[in-house]
Amino acid sequence: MTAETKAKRSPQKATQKRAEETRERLLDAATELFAALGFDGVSARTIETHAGVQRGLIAYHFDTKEALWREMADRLFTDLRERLSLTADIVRDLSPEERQKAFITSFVRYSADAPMLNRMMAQEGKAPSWRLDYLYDTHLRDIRDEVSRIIGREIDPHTYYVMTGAGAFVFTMEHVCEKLFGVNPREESFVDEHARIVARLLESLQRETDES
Amino acid sequence: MTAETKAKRSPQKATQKRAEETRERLLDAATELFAALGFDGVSARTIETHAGVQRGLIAYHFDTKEALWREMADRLFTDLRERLSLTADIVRDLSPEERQKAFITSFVRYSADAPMLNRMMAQEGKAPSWRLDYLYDTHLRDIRDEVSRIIGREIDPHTYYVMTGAGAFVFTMEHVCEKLFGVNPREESFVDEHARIVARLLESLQRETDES
DNA sequence: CTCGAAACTTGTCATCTGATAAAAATTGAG
DNA sequence: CTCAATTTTTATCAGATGACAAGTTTCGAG
Repeated sequence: MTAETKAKRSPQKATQKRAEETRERLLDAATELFAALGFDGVSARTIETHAGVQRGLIAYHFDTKEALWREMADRLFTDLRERLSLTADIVRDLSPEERQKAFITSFVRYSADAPMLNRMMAQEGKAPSWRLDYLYDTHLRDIRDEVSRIIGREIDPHTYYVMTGAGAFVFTMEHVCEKLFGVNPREESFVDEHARIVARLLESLQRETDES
Repeated sequence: MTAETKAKRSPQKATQKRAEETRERLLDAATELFAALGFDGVSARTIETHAGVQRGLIAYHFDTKEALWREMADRLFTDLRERLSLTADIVRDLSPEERQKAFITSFVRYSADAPMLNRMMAQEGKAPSWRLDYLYDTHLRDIRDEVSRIIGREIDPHTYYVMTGAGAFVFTMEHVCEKLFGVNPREESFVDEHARIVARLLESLQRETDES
């Protein structure tokens, strides 16, 4: 019986409260560490230590390190989707131009609030692996289509990567930015300014595309 | 006696030809693997196998895995600096606007030709480590200042990360881009288009900054 | 309070990893 | 060709790692 099955079986017993706490701690630690160091860059024991729980609890709650990674990825993308659907609501009645602008701003803010997803993607996107396959099959395709739906047109790779690169890379590189420029990019004023800049940029990109 | 010292002592003997070949193969493999998987994500044995050399040769030629990493990083930044100084020559007599445009174009092309440096930075920039310290002390500071010199003004973090993000991230994410959009971003036509777009974007960013 | 299931704890193992050492092979200067 | 330095090959070791398999403790339904 897998851990997944165990977790979903709520009848029959339900001591689960310590357990839920432990799972959350492990997922939080896994998010942080996998995003920063990659799947092979961090050991299960390190994750358990970082989470402040006993050795062996990953095996109990998730069966394997791989399954823990998958749940961690799912949680990150669930958060993103929630944010996306919120944004979609806000944005629905705006003009296409205003819609794109609001969408970009929302994306930049999200990237600053929750840099882990972008870090994890920067980690996994660099080489083929079972993780990249999983991400593509389970989340990335859907996200791409959802984004296209929200901005009201099929998104092209240039726009997609200009947006994610220009909008999120600085937060992925938080530590380098602090060293190089003495600024923490996740401070509110920096985020605001950055969102403004990137929204403006993509506005001009869009204008140019429309003309040609 | 360190491997470094050995390598530099050219008098006295000089069998070095097999040896130079072996060093190159190891550095090439290390570049590829460290960039994609991170320092802890790849073992010395894997690097040796990938390089097609015998186990133990990293120890002989570089002493430690750490020293191999440092030489690999040095080589990447040496290449970048060469490219930068070439660009600086080409760009010297242009107007500030033209200079920035040519510089960006050159940067995008470089990022497509040699994605390893950006991948390595995306890897190491996500968490503090002795590697990030080394990169900062040995290369990053100098590069930042060199870039400022070339474009003729102190570069600010927004511009720096919009440029590196928008210009290079798509090549760092080559494999994801292929899966998501069915396009290899390093194909010439894609690179040209991308360079054009990013140069245009930063032009408009610059114009706006000048106005305010 | 009781008791069985859920949750945690601890022990063990095969494999991998980085480093060191020493033996063997190759090389090129004389 | 000779021979000693360089380079390669192989053996070994202590520690880490992921998985599994006991144990022990905690919990709450009845």
